Formats: sequence, C-alpha cells, structure tokens
Amino acid sequence: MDNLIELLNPQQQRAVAAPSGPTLILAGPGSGKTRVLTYRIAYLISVMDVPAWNILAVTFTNKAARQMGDRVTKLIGPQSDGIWLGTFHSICGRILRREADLLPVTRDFVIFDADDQESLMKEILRESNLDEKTYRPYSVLAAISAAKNDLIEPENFLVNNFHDEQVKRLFALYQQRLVRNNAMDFDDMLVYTNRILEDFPMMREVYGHKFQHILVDEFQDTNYAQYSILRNLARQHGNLYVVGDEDQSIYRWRGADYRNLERFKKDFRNVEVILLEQNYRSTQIILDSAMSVINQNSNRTRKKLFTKGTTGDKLRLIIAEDDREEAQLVVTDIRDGIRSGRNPSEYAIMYRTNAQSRVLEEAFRREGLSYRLVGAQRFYGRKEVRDLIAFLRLIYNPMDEISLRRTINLPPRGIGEKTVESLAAIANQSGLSLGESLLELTQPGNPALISLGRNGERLARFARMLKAWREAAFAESLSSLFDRVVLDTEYETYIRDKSEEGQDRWENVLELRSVVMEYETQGLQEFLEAMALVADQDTLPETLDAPTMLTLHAAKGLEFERVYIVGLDELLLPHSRSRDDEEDLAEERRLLYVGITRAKRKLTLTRAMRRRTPYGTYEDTLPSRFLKDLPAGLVQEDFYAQPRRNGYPREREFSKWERPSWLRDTRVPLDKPVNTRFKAGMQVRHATYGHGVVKSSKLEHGDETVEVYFEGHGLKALIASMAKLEIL
DNA sequence: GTCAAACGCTTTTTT
DNA sequence: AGCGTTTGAC
Repeated sequence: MDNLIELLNPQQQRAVAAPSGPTLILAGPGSGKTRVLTYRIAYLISVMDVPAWNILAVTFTNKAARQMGDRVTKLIGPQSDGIWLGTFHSICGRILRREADLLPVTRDFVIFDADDQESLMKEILRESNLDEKTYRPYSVLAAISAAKNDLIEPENFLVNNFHDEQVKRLFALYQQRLVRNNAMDFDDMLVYTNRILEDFPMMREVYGHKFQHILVDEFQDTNYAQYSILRNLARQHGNLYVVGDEDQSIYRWRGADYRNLERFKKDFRNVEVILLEQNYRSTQIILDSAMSVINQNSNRTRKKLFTKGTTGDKLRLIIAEDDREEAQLVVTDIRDGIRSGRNPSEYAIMYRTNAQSRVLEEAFRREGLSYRLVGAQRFYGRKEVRDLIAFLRLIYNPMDEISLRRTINLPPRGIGEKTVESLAAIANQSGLSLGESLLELTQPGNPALISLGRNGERLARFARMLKAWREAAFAESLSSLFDRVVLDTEYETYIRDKSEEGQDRWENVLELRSVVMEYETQGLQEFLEAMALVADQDTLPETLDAPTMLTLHAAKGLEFERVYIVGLDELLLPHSRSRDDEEDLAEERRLLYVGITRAKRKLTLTRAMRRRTPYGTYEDTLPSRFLKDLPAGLVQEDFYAQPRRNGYPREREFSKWERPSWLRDTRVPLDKPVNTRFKAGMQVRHATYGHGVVKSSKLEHGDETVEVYFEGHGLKALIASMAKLEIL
C-alpha cells in the first residue's frame, strides 16, 4: 500500500491519507477521484486497520460500485470483503429488508418503477374522478417525488392553489396505495431509511456504529433525503468523506441539491477541504474549451483545470445540412478512424436526448458497424421482459396489484376488466388485497368462487397456477420457476408469431432467462431488486469492442479517447424545456461541460441546420448558444451545410432570444452564382487548410460546391460562397 | 372479450 | 412518424 501511494500526486496523497473526520474532496473532471476513493478505502483498511465491514461506500451507479469493489480487491485482496458498497438505493434496500419490522410494509415489499407508479397514479386518478389532462400522472408524480426528495410528507405538502390541494390529496392516497400493494417507489427507499434513522435512536446508534467510515462519490448529485441519511449515520463519529464537483451537478431535476456541499460544511465542523485540480485525462485544448464554457456560469468557485500532458488538436465543429447527414458524417468519420487502425471502443457519441440515438443507429447500420447503446430502455423496457418480471413479482408479492392486473389476463385467458372488478369488490369486502382474495379462490367451495360463476372458474385456474408457482419459488431454482411460468402461460406461442418481431421478442425472453441464471444462487428477491435498480450505465456491454452511444447524463464518470457531441442546437442543448429557467440553463451548460470533459484526446461537436422534430416534420434550427462560448481560436469549423434557400437565418426566430452577435459573422450572402467561379486545377488558399488545388466545382442547389485537395488535410468539399477561398 | 382501425399525443435527462 | 390508447364492430 505504501509504495502504491507514491504513484499519486501530492494532492491525491493528501486526500487518500487524510485524517478521520469530515472531509470534502473537490475534484475537477479527470483528476483521479475514483482512484482517490479506491485508495482511500484501501488505506483505511490496510493502514488505519479499519475492518472492511465498518466501511460504507456509496456510488452513483451499480457499475461504479462494482468497479470500485474490483479495484479495492486488486489493491488489498480479500481483506476488503465485507464492505457495504453500492448506490444509495441498493444500500437502503439492504437496510430496509433487515429492518422491515419498522416499516408499514413487510420484508417482501417490491419496488415500483416509473411505469408501475404511473399505472398506480392513473388508477387513483380514475377512482378520484380527476381528469388525466388536468392532472397529468407524470407531473403529479414529479411533484410527489420532489416532495419526497426534500423529505416532505403528504401532511406538510406545500399548497398554493386548488391544483396543489388535489396533488396533496393524491400524494396521501398514493402512499396509502403503495402500502396496500406492499410496495414502495424509489424515493420511498430513501424516505423510509431516513425515517428509521431519525425516529429510532437505536437504529441510528446501530448503523452509525457499524459504518465507522462513510465515503460518498458524486456528492454534488445527492438530494436532501440522501444527505439527511448520511448526516444521521455520521452523527456520532463525523467520518464522512465526500467527493464531488459542483460543475458536474446534472441531476437537479431529480432532486439533486448541490447546496448539500454547503450543508455539509455547516453541519460538520472543521471539514477538511482538499482540491484536486490536476487533470490526467484530457488535452489542454479540451480543458480550455471546457473552462470557457463553464466559466459563464455564476455562483461557483472558479477552478483552473490544467494538465501536464499535451496541448492537443483543435476541437472540430461540424455543421451539417440535417440530422441525418450529421449522423452520417460522424459515423463515417468513426469508420475511417477504425479503418486506419484505431480501436472502435475509443469512440463515443453523446447527445442530449435518447431520441437522437435513432438516426445514429441507422447510420451505423448503413455502414455495417456495430455499436454499444447505453440505455436501460433498450432491454428492460421491452413489453415481454416487463411482462415476465411482473409474473415473478406477483409470485414474490401477491399484494402487488399492478403486477396482478398486468398478468391476470396475459396471455388472454378470458379474464376481462369486469371479472377483475368483481374480484376487487370481493377483496374490498373481506378487507384483503386483490392477490390475496384471488389466492383464496383455490379453496373449493369458497362462497366467493360460487358467486362468480363461470368467471370464477377462470380466475380459480389462474389462482391455482399462481399458487403452484409460489410453492415452486420455495422449492425450486429461479430458472426452473422462470421456465415454469413461461410454459404454464404458453407465453412462447403468445409472443412468438411468425413475424420477425415475434422472433426478436422471444429472443428477449431467452436473454432475460440468461439474466435469471445469474441470480440462480441468490434468489428471487435479489433478482427482483436488481431488476428494479438497474441503471442505464449498468447495461453497458463491456466486452463489445465498438463505439458507444449514450446521453450526456449517462456519460458522467466515463472517459473516451474520441468524443462526438451531437446536436449543438438551440432547443436541444440547451433543451427547450429549460429555456425559461436560469437555473435549468446553468444545468444544461454543466451538461455540456460534463460531455466535453469526457474526451481524452479529440473532441468533435456537431450540429444540423435542419432537424426532424419529434413530430415528424423538419424544422430549421439555430446554433446552440453555448457554441459562442468556445474559444474561437481553438475551433476548426467544417461547414457541410448548404446555405438556406429562403434566407438564413430567419429574423423572427431570432427575436425569441437575444440575437447572438457571433452568428451575424457567419451569415451567408445569398447571391447565387451562375457560373462556377472555381475550375479544376486552380490553386487556392483557405484560412484554415492553407494551400490547395481545386479538383472539381459544380453548382448544387443554386450554390457552388468546390472540391479542393489540401496539403495535409486531404480532399474537402467546400461551399464557395461560405468558405473564404482565395484564388492564387 | 377480442380484434382492428382510428385517434391523438408525444420526448429531457434516470436511481 | 410512430406508438399506445380509445373506439367500434363482431
């Protein structure tokens, strides 16, 4: 360990060997914070003799946790066994299962994901006779989530108007219903854990004592509930070691509150603050660009990012005609790089919204290149996958009404809405949950069964199936339970029609089965918990050697040799949903900052002059306001786009925002050439590319396109009216 | 209860 | 444009 520490720079060493007590590591991007955290854990165990089981380390994703665990093991071996290492949600899950006696739910609670939440909220709205248009399930849930992240209970929900009043009511109802389903949502995991620590001094004592040292990564993205949990745990010993960077706070919309940094300094006295500024990742040009973007944000501590590495290449800004061309240009560029011998996994393409991945995927397919797409939706959002997980959830917790309603007629077995409602009526009368009263139907001669008539028989058949599965869940392995469900429901015939999609769907089922196999030794509960808590980054197939596509959010904490950030248009980055709010805009800027700082060697930004709207039509775009904050001298522009036929840009669009002065300079004169000004063989000079020879020139869309061969840059296609080409 | 056609709405980011 | 949901026919 001692000799390993010598590999660190002095700041990092200071951070790793910091004395116990509250410690705040302010770490710029690429400054080795993951390294510092892993070394710190190793240091605690092997130098300070802290037993592994007295350490709690919280990361942002499960993948980060896994990596950290692996690295610590590499450093100090099996001594590290027993650390509690995971995301807030997985750690809380662990605590909650242990202390379920203190909860309004049983140990077998399930976790409701966004979809389940929405189904439940829709049901509640229906029952409350509230209109889904006025009370959008999504926004009601967002309000509830925001409250929970701030540890606000339904009773204390702040009300300004009638609408809020209703939301408050829905909040209370929603909580009741979750309990009735023996379920909790993501936020509840934090809220309940905090309540256990807050309401039971004994628990605070037990866990505070157990976790002698608490380490937290990505602290800037913790919300208040998470902070409160940490504060409660570290109350006695104050050994809270947090790492963060306010400039990389990108989850405000999810309740993240970078003021936790201030709270931390205030609540714990004598916080030792250590700065990590030296960057080991990027070239100086990338760092300079990142700084000039982020420095436009106010209310932050200015940091100087520096590297002892190279200056690096200029950034490239590609301006394409439309989003399809944008995607094509990026993919072609990557293809060329791979052909010239670069490793495919050096490349990453980042974008603001998931929808943007589509054109890119198409471009990759056109080129016959494989790619890695980060995003949980890809697999776990599939209907067939969710269906089967719903069966397993129901088996585990029959009180889960959402899963019951989802599966009871799946594949269709003649149990319609009405039948379910009559069962619900029976359940209500006996004060049982839907699932419990369903299971009662397995008893022959049950009066409820008789009252249901023929529908009762159908229900009873499903009930007997469910009962058998529940017994199998105890007696058999997870995979044989899975197989049983698929067989008993004849799920294969249901989804595997002759179509190609049918085949795909069945393959998804098989893929899910292989995931099930991984939990064979652990069991149903662990499997379901893992399914509920999979993060997007967790789905990144690490073995595939291919370019990665991911959102800017998902890119946090990662690094790549060559990064493309696409879609640098107004309304996309910054996103249209953030344009009215100063704080939201600042966050969009941080998002770009995070993206820029992922690049180690080469950064390319792209934008398209026209883009398909989510609506299907094409619309003209405006350049992202962030582009003008890049140091002009560090950017090399590649204009592929043709000047706009109807003038560029349109005046009216501009008045919406302040007219960016820099744009005026790039405006295109609209005089249409009749003859080509350039002829093959002409010697020309270009501001960036230098000396070149014209290969060809032709009129296209009323404008002259010149192909020029430049020394050292190769063949370039240029728009004559735009590229300032000088004839020699 | 099921199927198909019309309808209408959507996408910001995710543990 | 494409999807999920509602509507209407059997």
